[in-house]
Amino acid sequence: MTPENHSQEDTGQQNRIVSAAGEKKLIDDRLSKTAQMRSLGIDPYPPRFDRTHTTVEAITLFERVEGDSSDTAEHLKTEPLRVAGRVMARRGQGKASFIDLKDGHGSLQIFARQNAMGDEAYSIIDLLDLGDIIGVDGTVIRTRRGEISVEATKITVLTKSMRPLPDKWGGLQDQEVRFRQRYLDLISNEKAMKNAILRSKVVQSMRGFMHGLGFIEVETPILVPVAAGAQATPFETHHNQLNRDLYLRIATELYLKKLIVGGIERVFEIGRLFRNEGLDHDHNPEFTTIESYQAYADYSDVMEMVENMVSHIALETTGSMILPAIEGRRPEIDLTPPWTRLDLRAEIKKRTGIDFVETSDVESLSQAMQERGIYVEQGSAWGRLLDKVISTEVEPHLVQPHFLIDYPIAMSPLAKQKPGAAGIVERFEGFVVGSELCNAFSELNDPVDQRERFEQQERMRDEFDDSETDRLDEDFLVAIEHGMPPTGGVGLGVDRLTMLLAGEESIREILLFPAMRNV
RNA sequence: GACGGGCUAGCUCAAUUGGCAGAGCAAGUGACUCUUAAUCACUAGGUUCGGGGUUCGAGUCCCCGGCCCGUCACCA
Repeated sequence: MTPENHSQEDTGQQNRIVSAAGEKKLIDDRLSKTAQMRSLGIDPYPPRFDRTHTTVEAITLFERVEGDSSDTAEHLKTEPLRVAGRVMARRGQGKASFIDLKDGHGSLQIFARQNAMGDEAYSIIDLLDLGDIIGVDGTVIRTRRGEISVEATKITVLTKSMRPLPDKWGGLQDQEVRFRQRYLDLISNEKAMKNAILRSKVVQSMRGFMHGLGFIEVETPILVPVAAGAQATPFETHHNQLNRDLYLRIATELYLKKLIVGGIERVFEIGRLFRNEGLDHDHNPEFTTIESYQAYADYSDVMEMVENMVSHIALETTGSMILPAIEGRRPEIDLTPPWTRLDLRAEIKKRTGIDFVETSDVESLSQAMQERGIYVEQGSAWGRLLDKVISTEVEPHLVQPHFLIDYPIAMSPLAKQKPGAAGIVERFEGFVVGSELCNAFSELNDPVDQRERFEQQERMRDEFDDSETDRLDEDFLVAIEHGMPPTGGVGLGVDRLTMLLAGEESIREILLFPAMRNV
């Protein structure tokens, strides 16, 4: 990254961000200032600057000095300190200048006067541009207009910026640039930074909650020989030395259950899953889930854990279990446990009149759907059709948090059958604002039943040519043939939970670097 | 994948019925020692997403392509 070698034509065709003629002139101006600094013996990229205070700490310090002062003398100031940050705005006033400095915590005005700094030190002001990162030595004062400011004794260039920032007032509006160059979004838009911080807090809170319950956190393989554990199309790759095709995992489920077999009675993983599917406002090809498994628990216990976890995270990260209403989007959302439990069969019947026990084959279900104007995808398996009914007729009504309980066995190959309810498994999904948040069951631990279910899935794959049908994982079957205790498990979307807490409608606002088409 | 909307200076946005491509900010020069969207004067900055077509004339109309957004379809 030699500054001299800045010609955009030389950066290769893979460099998407080429400079138009007008932008090149702006860059040349900055390069010229960089050269001037060097000729003055100033390093535009010095290795170190020891700041003593963040902007926020400096302001707090001054307010304390003001508070401690008994008289109202107007020349109150702190001891000398050092702050650092990015130049966001500059107001030249001849032999005095004001700079708005922004760091990772907040903003602070810098007040620079020629007679206070000396001619030579003050001259650096002329070589500064918006976006430069500087260090400032000085004392904190309050200006006559009342703004807490650092009166500079010295300004040190820490990083000369080559490219102009987005408009200081209009900000960065272009969504494409916001997603492709998220750093500009973070610099310009407070919301972007807020969401990034919220996401970190959500994950931290989630970890804390799970560790508090005695769960062990693990990491399982991302490159796997069989993409099993969910119904999704995997990404394929290849290991050269092993000369073997591998897949990126579509779920962490089967590996975590192997750990339950191994005696880790409470286990969870927070990690990235990969699904080779379309992208839209709430789907990204890579996304993050937490999956947890607990021995000697069933889906009722897991339901309690989920509502406790989500409400706990909401309280810790937003200060309340009640999420504010957003005009035109959602009402106030109350995450306080317990969440309403709804029997899936009864709920579908109530919304559509369809009883999935009575329409237990593709033909009768298709007909029932068509009679109610629900689109029927030709060649779909029964479970897919019912899933369509649920997602179009039931989910949109689940605005406040709800659990849908007890799913048909045909669409749940990894869940345990419910005693006394033929064709039904102990499975639930959690919904908020019409969006699925989690999927959970009493895990199937009968190895003979599990093998039959996998084989059924394999037959369905052949019959319906459905690349998303779950796959048989022999290693997993061998594992549970050794005996897996009764277990309750759940998978919950971390991105979607963060969307909910942030009040965002698009997963792209939550992922720092969402998937984009190449230009 | 289908349909609809969008793409104009580094950024934010204008441009009437098809008739000279503009403003603010940012940049450059100058003035200014308490400004805060600083102010004032001047200067420069354009492949109107790319390609083709219609026309005396296209940012504007038509066709092809790219990218973004939205709705639908699929999934979590």
